[in-house]
Amino acid sequence: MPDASNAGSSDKKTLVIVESGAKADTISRFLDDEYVVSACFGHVRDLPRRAAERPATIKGQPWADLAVDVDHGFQPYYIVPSESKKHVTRLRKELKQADRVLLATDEDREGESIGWHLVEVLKPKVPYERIVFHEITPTAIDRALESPREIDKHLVEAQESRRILDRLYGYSLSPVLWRKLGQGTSAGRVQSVALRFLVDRERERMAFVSAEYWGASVNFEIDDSRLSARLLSLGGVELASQTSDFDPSTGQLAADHKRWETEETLEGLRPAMTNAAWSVARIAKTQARMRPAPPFTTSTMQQAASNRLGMGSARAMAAAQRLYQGIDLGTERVGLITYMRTDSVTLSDQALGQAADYVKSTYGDQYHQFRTYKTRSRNAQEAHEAIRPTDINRTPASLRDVLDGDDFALYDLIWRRTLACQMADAQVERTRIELQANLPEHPEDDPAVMIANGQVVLFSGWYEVLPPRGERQQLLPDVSEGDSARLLEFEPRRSESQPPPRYTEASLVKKLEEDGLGRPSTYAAIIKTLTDRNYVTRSGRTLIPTFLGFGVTDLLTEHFADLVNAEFTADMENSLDRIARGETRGEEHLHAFYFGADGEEGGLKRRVAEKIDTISFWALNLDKDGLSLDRHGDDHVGPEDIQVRIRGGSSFLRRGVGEDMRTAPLPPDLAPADLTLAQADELLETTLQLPRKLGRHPDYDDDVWLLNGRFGPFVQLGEVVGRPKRGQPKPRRASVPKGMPLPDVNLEHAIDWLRWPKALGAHPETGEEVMARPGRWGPYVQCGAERRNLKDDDDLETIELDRALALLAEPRATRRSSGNRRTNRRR
DNA sequence: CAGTGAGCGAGCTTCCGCTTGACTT
Repeated sequence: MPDASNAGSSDKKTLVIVESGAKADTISRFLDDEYVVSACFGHVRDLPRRAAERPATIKGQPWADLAVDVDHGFQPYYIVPSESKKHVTRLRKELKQADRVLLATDEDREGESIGWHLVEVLKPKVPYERIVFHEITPTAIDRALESPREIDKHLVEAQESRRILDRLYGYSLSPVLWRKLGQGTSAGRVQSVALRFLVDRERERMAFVSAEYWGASVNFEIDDSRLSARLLSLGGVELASQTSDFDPSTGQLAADHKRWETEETLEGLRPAMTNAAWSVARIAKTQARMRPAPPFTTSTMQQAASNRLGMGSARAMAAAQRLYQGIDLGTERVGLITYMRTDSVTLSDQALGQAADYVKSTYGDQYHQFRTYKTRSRNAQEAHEAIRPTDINRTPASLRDVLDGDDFALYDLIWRRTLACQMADAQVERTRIELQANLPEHPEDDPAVMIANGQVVLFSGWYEVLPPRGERQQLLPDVSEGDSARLLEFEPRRSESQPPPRYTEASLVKKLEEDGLGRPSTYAAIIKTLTDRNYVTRSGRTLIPTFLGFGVTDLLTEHFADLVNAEFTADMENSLDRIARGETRGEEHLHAFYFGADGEEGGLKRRVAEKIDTISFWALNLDKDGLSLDRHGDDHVGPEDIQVRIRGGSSFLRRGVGEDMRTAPLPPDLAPADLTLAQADELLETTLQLPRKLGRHPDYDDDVWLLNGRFGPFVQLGEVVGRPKRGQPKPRRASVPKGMPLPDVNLEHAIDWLRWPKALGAHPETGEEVMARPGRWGPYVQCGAERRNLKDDDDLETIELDRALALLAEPRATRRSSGNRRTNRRR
């Protein structure tokens, strides 16, 4: 360990700054008391997110919302976010006690940048240097301390370019969506591509034409043994038996060398099958070696946690975080796993050695296989190790009493996966038995072949710790070629070709990683963004894009196609690599993106400025081919055309034009793939069948009607009288809540909605009725022309006349006090 | 085939990628 005492005269120390708190704890255990190890907890500076965070100096600038001076070298205006302030304060204090600083942030683009930001914020007067470790082991730390270096300015510049580009992208395109689709919508380099994956897949499913096909499962008796098999071929031609045998767009047979059977033809063969003389025609045995999967990265851990444990990405990451932060073991806190946000499949030498010892002593030498893995994912930065137990000897069983639920299950999985990847291949023998017979009454189908598959494990290898899941393979009886067999059962089985499956959280994360989108720290956050924005709903584990999700994707791909794909990120990464090598300047890259290559067309700024006003209207057309972007506008809408329109984030159906136009709200839980023309017809017809009498109101001696109006369906007390005459009191009315299916609306609902306005009693002076009711800006009370909002403590359900009079006696809200209300509402 | 009253205007939403807070009796 280097001697730090000669760096200064006094008892001052070396301040080592790392990114994570748990890492700081671990490292400080490995260092003597000349070092103080402290955490900055990620980035300490960033571009301001919201207006309230922007520095006063940039307010009023045309680029203030970007917080990037696009006209002067794309200079960013950073702030210390409020969450980071306490960390900065603490680090400043610790810096005063130090005569040297070591920036030990992660060895990747973001880590380099965090180190640089720390220098910018802390402005240390004492010498500082940059060090990196690849693993958190005493030897790795010693090695790191021996080779400090300077901050890599080019790498920092690459990170800044990435950060600024994402800001320009997101904060330029999102406002386009606000204008066209609704407030609070968003676009981003990563989220918009992730959403597009989901929408593209949903369209494939919508275009998919399913095919029904039939096969047969059979049971044989051979000597005294039973054997399950299936019908493979008739007359030397194999039966179509899987989705890929059919054309997904027509539902017709695509594999023309196969036969497409129906229930009738197979039923017709039953007597011949039963009577035929079956015998074992062929036995084929093959041996295979099964290799264990590499150790976990964030992505593969999330996939396995979903597939094996049914945990969503966020839940798995929360459990992993707890395991990483560890448990109290008497005197000290000890982390149970290595860092959980990683793209590396590397294991430290120490871990490899531990695993080898454990496997050899527990299972025997022949079960051990030393293996190292290379990462194959794009853009991997490999600043950490793979995810593994910090001590392989800490078995799941030994932690059963200290870990619960998710934490235990995930630790168990990580432990097994780590061991398995250092164990020998499993060896299996696969057996395929073919039985054959002639069908005398069916010469054209002569002969028929049945097939049975089986598998036995010859050597378990890594299966010992991580048995594979899934298909159970039957144990085949010991038979020989030529043995005769008796067919006991013949059962035709129906199947359907399946559309490509919807993405799950796990499969989306896999796809994102394969395409180089997002980082280990963001996979779970990407999914959260998509659901928070109502672009996606969940059904069990599957992710289903909403109509709004379709709208966002179609609008972006129509007008910004070059930005909404994985290649954009791949190209960006290439540019960032050039910047990191010092071959290009970041400013050049940003300028080309934002202003265009030669100040010509193609710059983002100009494109957004053109689009934001010219896209004047927006809808999806629904026809027999599904949902597609409307490119023509209202003039081209015919009387039978059906559209899905999106306004203010919610979606509704519209058919026809002018007087005959009909609208119907779309239920929020209706998936776009389930919206067929027939379904749309039904929804529109349901509203067309209005008005509908719901029944008698018990308190008013009048009928309650369900009607459809310009703003959607509503209920009304009293006969449908058309437009009320002047001076005539208006009937009681109330909107049907958004998303409520109209067939479900009944009298009880209507009575509940029609409770308002409620009469509280007569005003003591004027004698006018005082009313309470919910309104657009919250509940309020009314007497004559005077109206007042209810206060936070008031409750519409229980408010009484005295309180209402007190509110009405207060002065009207002035401009100033309404300003106060606005600030109140923000909280 | 409808509605539920102001303001007299301004300001707001939004990106990706690092990290996890925690001022109580």
